[in-house]
Amino acid sequence: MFVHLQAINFFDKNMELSKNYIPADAEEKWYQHWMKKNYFKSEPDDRTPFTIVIPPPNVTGVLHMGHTLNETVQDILIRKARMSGFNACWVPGSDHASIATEAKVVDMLKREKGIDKNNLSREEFLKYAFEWKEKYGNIIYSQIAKLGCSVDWDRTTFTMDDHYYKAVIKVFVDLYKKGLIYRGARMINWDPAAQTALSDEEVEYKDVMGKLYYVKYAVSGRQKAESNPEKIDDDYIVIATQRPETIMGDVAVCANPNDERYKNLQGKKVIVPLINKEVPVIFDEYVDKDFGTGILKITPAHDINDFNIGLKFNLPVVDTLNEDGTLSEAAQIFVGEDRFVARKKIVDELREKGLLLKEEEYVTRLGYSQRTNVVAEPKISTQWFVKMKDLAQPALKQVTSGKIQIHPNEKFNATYKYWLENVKDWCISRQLWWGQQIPAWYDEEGRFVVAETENEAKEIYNKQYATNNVQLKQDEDVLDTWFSSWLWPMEVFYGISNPGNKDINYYYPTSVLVTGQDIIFFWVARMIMAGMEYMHEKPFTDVYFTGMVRDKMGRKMSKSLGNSPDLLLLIHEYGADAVRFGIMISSPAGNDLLFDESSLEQGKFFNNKLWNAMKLLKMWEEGAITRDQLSVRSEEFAINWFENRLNEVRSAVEILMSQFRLSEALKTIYSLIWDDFCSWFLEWIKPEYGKSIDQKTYEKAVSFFDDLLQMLHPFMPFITEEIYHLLKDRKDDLMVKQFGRIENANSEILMEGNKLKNAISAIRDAKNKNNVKPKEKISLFIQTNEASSYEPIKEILSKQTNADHIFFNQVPASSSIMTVVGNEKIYIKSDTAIDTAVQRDKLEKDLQYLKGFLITVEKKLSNDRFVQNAKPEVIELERKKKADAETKINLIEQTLSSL
RNA sequence: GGGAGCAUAGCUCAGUUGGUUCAGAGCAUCUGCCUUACAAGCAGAGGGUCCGCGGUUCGAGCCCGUGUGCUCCCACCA
Repeated sequence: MFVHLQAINFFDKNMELSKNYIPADAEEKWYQHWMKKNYFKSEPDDRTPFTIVIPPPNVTGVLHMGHTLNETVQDILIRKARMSGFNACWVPGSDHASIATEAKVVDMLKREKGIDKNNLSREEFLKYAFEWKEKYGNIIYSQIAKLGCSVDWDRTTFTMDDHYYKAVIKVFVDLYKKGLIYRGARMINWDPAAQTALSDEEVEYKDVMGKLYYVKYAVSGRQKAESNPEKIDDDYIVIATQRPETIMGDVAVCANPNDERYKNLQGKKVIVPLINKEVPVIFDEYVDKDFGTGILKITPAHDINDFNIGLKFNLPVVDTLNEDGTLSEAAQIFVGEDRFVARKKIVDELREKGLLLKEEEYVTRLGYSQRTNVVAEPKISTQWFVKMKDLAQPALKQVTSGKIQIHPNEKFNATYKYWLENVKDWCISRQLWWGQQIPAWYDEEGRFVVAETENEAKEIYNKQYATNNVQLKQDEDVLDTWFSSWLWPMEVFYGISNPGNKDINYYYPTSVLVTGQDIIFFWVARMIMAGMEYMHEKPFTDVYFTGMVRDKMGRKMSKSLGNSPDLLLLIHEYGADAVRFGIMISSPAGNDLLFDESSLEQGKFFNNKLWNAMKLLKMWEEGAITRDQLSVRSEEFAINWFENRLNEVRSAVEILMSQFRLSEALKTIYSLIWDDFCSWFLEWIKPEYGKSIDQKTYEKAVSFFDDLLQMLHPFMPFITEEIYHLLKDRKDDLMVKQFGRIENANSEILMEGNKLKNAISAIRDAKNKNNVKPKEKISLFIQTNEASSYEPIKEILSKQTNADHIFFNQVPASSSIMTVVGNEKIYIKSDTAIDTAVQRDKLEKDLQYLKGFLITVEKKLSNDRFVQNAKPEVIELERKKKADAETKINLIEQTLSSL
């Protein structure tokens, strides 16, 4: 056994340990080892499952810092669960991301191969797309592995895998049969670059500087005024528009019926400029009298409001744009010109003809396609839709009833609720090739049937229309990516394609979904809907929203700004553990995270700290002896204290983890290791130079270190596993070591530890302030009623303060420094001359503070209402504070007078 | 236009049932140390009107109102 372990050489006794930790070797070694041991694998068994499905990254490129944060959080949760007795299953995968990927592939083909998509057949194009997917999918997977993610690779799922494809089609057909999917003409947002419909959620609105053009429309049948062309008179009306290129699609102009200025236009017609088309003047309350000129042109084909008014007044629709954003035949002029070019030319022509009254700078909101970043065009088109209202109801209930918990806080509940209550039908057809092709078959007359396969379609068609041998043609369009991703938590376990199988029954509902808050509508809400529809059960119990990763100036990370670091480079420079540490330590759940490489450096330093603690223990191991000497007493104290401190922190971390407060948990562990373990505990048990450590103490220290490594492991898996094995020869691995029971911490011993720490700090501080070098030997004169309580700790005290003598209740003969610890006075005697002025200064400052403090406490205690209303323990605490302050004041005053 | 959130040290942020030994952490700054695990380190220190104003309370960083300044989400104003 362990053949492969020999090759990787855990710890060679003769091997010199390097000065610093070198991550690269350890990371590669351990990831391979864990894989070989099948630790990442999960199969249903008797244990309780803990399941996470990865939000599948788009195969458009490589992972960015947002993914890094997400995957790290998931790995922490999954490793913690695995070490806590759960059957942990983390399913990896990727998303075909139809529009985004197709755009990338089209672009790549043009740039690298000079191929135009239009010259390819559907099959040829898909071949290229799958090649692309293979390449980038694998890059993504290798990044996930480099980061240390313990995903079950055997379950890797792609949203276009065969079974997944079938599941999507099956759901489409099912929803169609239920009447929840329909085909209809609607005003949708059109992406002229990708030449496809967009769902409302795929449109991003941005404020941009635009222009408002004031265009004159002649009133039909009136005399043209010769005089002032800028005057709004009976001959013209003036209409403000941002999009003069759409005037050819005008079918009416509209004013508010209460607007006195336009009352005389009742029943009149106006002439659309340039094309001289006569259109009626209509009246509707919708028009705002105070905006622009108070009169609006109606262009039903290119504006959602106009479309609605058009419906109301039964106006025709004149679509003047082609699908690629150029002007269509219907525009009559500038046919074939791009919409923005046409705009410029039309403005020029209007200006030439004196029909442009003025241009105004104007801030407006324009909708941009999230995928191609071009201005989306409102357009009438026939698309497929999902009726959302009925699906939304159960999904809404899951969250409002608390069955699904959103973390970090409730602030997303309101947004979620609002969206679901006002949900609009979902446009799911996309005019693309990369995706699941819509399973609808048409005959030549446009009649269609919906079925999972072509044969089935024919059968249904023949039955329905009582014919035979009719050529049917499948819908060219594919489905929105989210129409496949919304099945993710089910279909990764084949829950749709093979319902009721062992895996879906065991793993569903999953435990936690970790994702960005920006896709709460796209994805989170819809997964809940799909889960309720097809499993009658929520897809996950907890949702953990991570914030957005920004650069340290608070800017969004983007390629154009060049502020998005390369994950593999970061791992190369700092190590995966340090990257994980850096991104977690500064990331309270849900808050945006300002990414700064200095936190990665902190992680790297932490690696080194752990490494050196291990080296120290290895050094001790060599010469550890069994002995029964004086010092054992203080070592017992140190061990007792740290054991309790460990238990205290372990239960605190347990609570933090259960509340998903991961960065706080990490901070707590960090401080426990660095401060309590390294700075205090190891120093306390450190043998004098040249001496050996007690065997039992050594073993205890190692077992504490084991516990610390285990606590830290979910956050920093590689170095903890590495050190775990370097510390001792082991048969087991830390990754799968199960957490033990947490004992209660004894608060008394913790307080004694604090007292010792305070005494050491106070003495060091006093030495420092009085220019006594740390190395210089001192004598301590402790004034106390409980000299015996110093027995277990006095050795530590003298070691840590460099005191070679400790006297109790004696007063030093010569001048010395005085400091107060708790209620006790300590004199520090050294050979360095004491500057009494410095002493006096410090004491007087303390005295002043204490007196002020005493006054506030006394005031409170003499307040009847406080004594009557406050809780007894609060009052008791105040009394104690008062007594303590008085004792201290007394001590200081005595000393001051003796100086 | 509608809704939500944030404002605490120079910077990034903790502070979850309101109790002045809770005003904290990490960076950064300053002082002293190359002390045999660690200079990627050790020992210390300084630094804040808890955004302004008002209220509730014996007591407010915390609760309520309001003003200011940021941020995000939703929405069809030409």
